[in-house]
Amino acid sequence: MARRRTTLKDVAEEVGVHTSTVSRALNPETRHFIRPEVAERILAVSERLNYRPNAAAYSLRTNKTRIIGVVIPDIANPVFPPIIRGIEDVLSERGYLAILVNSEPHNARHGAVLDALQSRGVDGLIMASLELGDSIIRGMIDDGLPAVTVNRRAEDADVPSVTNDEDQGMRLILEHLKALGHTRVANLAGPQSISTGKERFEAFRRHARAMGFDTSEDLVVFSQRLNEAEGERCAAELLDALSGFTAIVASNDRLAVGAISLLRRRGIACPAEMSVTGFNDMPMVDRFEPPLTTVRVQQYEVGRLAASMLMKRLDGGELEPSEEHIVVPVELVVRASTARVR
Amino acid sequence: MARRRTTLKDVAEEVGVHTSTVSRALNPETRHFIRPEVAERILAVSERLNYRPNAAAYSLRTNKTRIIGVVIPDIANPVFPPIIRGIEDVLSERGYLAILVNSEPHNARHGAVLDALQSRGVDGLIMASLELGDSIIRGMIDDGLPAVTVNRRAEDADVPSVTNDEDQGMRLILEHLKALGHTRVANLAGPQSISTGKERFEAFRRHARAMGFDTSEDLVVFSQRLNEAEGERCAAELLDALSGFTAIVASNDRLAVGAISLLRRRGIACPAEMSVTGFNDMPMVDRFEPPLTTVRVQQYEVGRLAASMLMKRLDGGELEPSEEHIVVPVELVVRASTARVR
DNA sequence: CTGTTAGCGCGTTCAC
DNA sequence: GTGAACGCGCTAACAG
Repeated sequence: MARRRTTLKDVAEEVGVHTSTVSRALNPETRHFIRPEVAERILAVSERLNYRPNAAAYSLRTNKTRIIGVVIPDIANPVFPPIIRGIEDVLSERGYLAILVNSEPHNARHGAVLDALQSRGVDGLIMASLELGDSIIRGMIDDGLPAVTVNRRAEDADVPSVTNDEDQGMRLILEHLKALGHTRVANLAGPQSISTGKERFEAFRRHARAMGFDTSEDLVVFSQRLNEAEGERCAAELLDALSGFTAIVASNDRLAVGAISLLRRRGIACPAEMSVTGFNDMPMVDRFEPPLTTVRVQQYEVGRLAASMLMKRLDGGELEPSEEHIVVPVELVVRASTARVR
Repeated sequence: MARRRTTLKDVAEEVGVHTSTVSRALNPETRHFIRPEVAERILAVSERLNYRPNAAAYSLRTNKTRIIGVVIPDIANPVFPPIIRGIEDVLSERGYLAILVNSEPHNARHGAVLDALQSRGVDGLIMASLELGDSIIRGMIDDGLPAVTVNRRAEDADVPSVTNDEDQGMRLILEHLKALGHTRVANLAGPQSISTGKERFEAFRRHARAMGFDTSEDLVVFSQRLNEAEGERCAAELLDALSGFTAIVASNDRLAVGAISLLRRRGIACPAEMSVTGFNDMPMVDRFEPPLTTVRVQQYEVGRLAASMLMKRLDGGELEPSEEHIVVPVELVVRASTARVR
């Protein structure tokens, strides 16, 4: 065991040709240079010797690793797995592999993590983990590293992105609530340092005004993070500060779930006394109690698109301006966390 | 942009020394060979020039990549994210990166995927994706590639593993059901080609017998896959074939969730008329309707342990026999999908 | 069509 | 302490 891996040279000697001939025969692109019978023999021998190309040597020579760095805040957050799966499916179809890294932008190690990726020579980067102020990704792109953002977008308009139609999603939610007779709804907004948080908040404000909802400033609370505990905290803040609102529009499902927990703890019935909406349609939220009314974003598709976009860049294709920022349509999924106002 | 990356040579020229001197100065292990003032200058310049070692060259030379392959069936299955996170956390503490691959053993591309990993020169492998008959991992270990399995285990006893205490879990569930007065319980077992499916089934049979449950063969149905749809299908099969049982013990949470869906569709109340138990305690099952009674496995911890085990192997340490197979304790989490039999 | 040559960037001998 | 030389395995340019 641990026997030396067979190299091009081993194959070449066995067949009685030069290594470069073997190299050409093994590469589909250059195989036609080689006489078919020789190629045949080379293939057979390399098979028999169980030849595996040495990726390090290949990379050193070509400056390509066929590895893509994928940076997300936290894989344990249920929004990400479908996105990752979409990314990985496209990459593997194309012979690429994904290095997965969990890191949040405000994490002390964030810069080091990206350095490590760059040092590994990844051919490209897919970032779900970035904040609006963020200059790191800018720097990497300036270093010549192709990068794309998923789910969130960068402040710089020239960082290609695949995101969801946040504006449309918020509009659908508010239309739904309006149809149910709500007029005073609170917004449990996300961190404004993240594009989704900001865009959803702004969409909420704009559409709420346009549709004639009560737009008092104090109906908005901003969360610091995007998890259930923070959803509970913010919902409590809202309930403690004011009353008379009949619905909570949360910036994402996890905040919504947290809010619902708090309502239950306080004995406020959802949806009978308070409607709650989410955003994302994470896996399984249809099985929650109550099943969550939310905006379905196409997580898997978004992942696929981001990876495809990066692949296209890597194929040397410049992106059309219309392809630089893909906004994927969303839809409203009405379940049981919203009800007609009493 | 896309300017050439700075290399050892660039730094060497700038400082006015030889590349090998720079190499030594930059490596903490060999830094003491270099005069402190020179080392200082080298550090400063390499910092200023933003020097990043070229991983391909390093690998070619040393035969190490500091990359670990992590192979799981499907990241979209909620059991895996916490495991992945555990793995990634210890790897990154140690300066390793993880290549994540989704692949099931019966998948046509499974072999190719593992080849790709081996070709990339990964330093080790963490496998959650394997079946009992599986010889692939055996082959890779024979090739000298350190490997560890998580969650499932291989048939060969000498493939190190980190798994959960399946036997204990099943015992706890059956004791719980017995205490609630159940005597006739069905087993929605997992595929017997997977170690967890087999061990949980065998534990069920053994403990059921020991505790005096009805052990008719027809109280068992074997699922082909581990998802909700299959849980529904198998539950239907059970209900169609016989009656008089008061609980369904599923081999994992997803099967249990599927079974509960089917019960609801047929108008059978859970837990009033039928208790259902899961296994794993996936994230969020506490928020389902009804909240699932299940066995909590320490997913994150299991991931950490597997990665630590691999790191130890890579440090050259042979594993103590007692460390070869770690079995992590589990606990019963009683929620609301089980009730006293009427 | 195939062989020769060169070099990717690095760590590691071996001299000095 | 430091420099020179070498080679890891591979592909690309150039000869023939």
